[in-house]
Amino acid sequence: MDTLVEIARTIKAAREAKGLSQRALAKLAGVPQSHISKIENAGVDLRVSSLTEIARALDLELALVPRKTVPAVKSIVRSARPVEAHQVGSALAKELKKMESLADQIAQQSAFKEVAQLQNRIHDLTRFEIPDSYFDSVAKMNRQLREFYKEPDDFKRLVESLDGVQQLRNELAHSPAEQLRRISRSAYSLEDDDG
Amino acid sequence: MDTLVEIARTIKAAREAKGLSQRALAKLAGVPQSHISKIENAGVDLRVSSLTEIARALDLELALVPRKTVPAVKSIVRSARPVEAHQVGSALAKELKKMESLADQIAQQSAFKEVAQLQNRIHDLTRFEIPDSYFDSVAKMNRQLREFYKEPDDFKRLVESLDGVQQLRNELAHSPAEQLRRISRSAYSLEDDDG
DNA sequence: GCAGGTGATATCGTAAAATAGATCATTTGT
DNA sequence: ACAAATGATCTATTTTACGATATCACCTGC
Repeated sequence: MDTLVEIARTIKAAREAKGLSQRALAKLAGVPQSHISKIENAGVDLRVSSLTEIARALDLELALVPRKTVPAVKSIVRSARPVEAHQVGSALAKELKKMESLADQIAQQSAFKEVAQLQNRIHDLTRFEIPDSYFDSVAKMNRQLREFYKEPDDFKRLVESLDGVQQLRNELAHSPAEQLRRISRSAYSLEDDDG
Repeated sequence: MDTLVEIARTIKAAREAKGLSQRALAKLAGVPQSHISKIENAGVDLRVSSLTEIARALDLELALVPRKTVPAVKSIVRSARPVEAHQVGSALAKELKKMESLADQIAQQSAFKEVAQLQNRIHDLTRFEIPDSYFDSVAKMNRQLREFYKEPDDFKRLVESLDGVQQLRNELAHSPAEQLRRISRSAYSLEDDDG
């Protein structure tokens, strides 16, 4: 995997984990927001000075480590992660994960903007600790999406699924922070943790 | 300490540890030799793609690690070092270290090119495992240098010391590799190990 | 509807890195 | 004494990040 792409992902993940907007980070790092955007989309071969400044603003350090030590280093970084994404194996997490891959699959065939929105929203949800009480809600949306997948003409299913996800996301975003706890994402460039 | 300076040192140390010339590394990394030279000296603000290619050629990986984990990562990298510079505390190592600082001290006052050469040669020696049998030889050269330090007019002392160091260096460089073993230097950018 | 915040993009000008090439002094091996 | 290799330095040209600024579509709260 290309290093620049990894760096882009790491920066974006770290920024979101800190709850910073691109503009906020840009101000901290002393660069224009447009630059941050370009970097996160891996559109720029940035200079080391820029990278270090941005990294510093995100409490990251640039390091050159011997290839042999990469696994050990990776282990260290992983163990430093505050909380693993909502109890990795929880039923709700699995349901969300299935829904995410389903949306990705649909996106390869269908080019509706609603599908892209759905992908983004689902991805947003993976960054929250969602109370188990929402399981039925998520399962229902997933069911709707699966039906749309089998009946691509039934557009209503897609919209319903999207609406449900958006509503859930909004509810979570406005709940008291103590209940939700944003999930701190890993911030290490050698491997991405989406797999 | 500035990140770019650390990177420059790390690259140079890693390159020398691998016994590569600037031209050889340049060819491996796909960049001109003049560029390597500038990077190692001037501390050019190079682009990430350049850095990663050079690093790759040196079996290094670029990583963004959380600031909190830096000490642990540093520890990992240190422990991965094949052999600590000839038994850190050996009498010969200490003697060599003293000689090195003495030469540095002299260099601040005297601008003779012989002094600079002496510094370089001594620094080269720190990268070899020197058999203990050479202790007397090193001690003698150190003595000569110390006398020159007290009598800066006694130029002969300096030359003798320089000649001795050069001769020792040549002897070591031509000994069978099994006996000597070049010392693999640390390659970690967060801290330099000269201190 | 409207205001405010988000991230993605575009344009323009400048500064600096990257490339290719050559030269040079020094050092080492034959 | 001579040839080869080293690292530093110079010139000229091309490329590109970077900064400043603005715009855009999108979403959310009022």
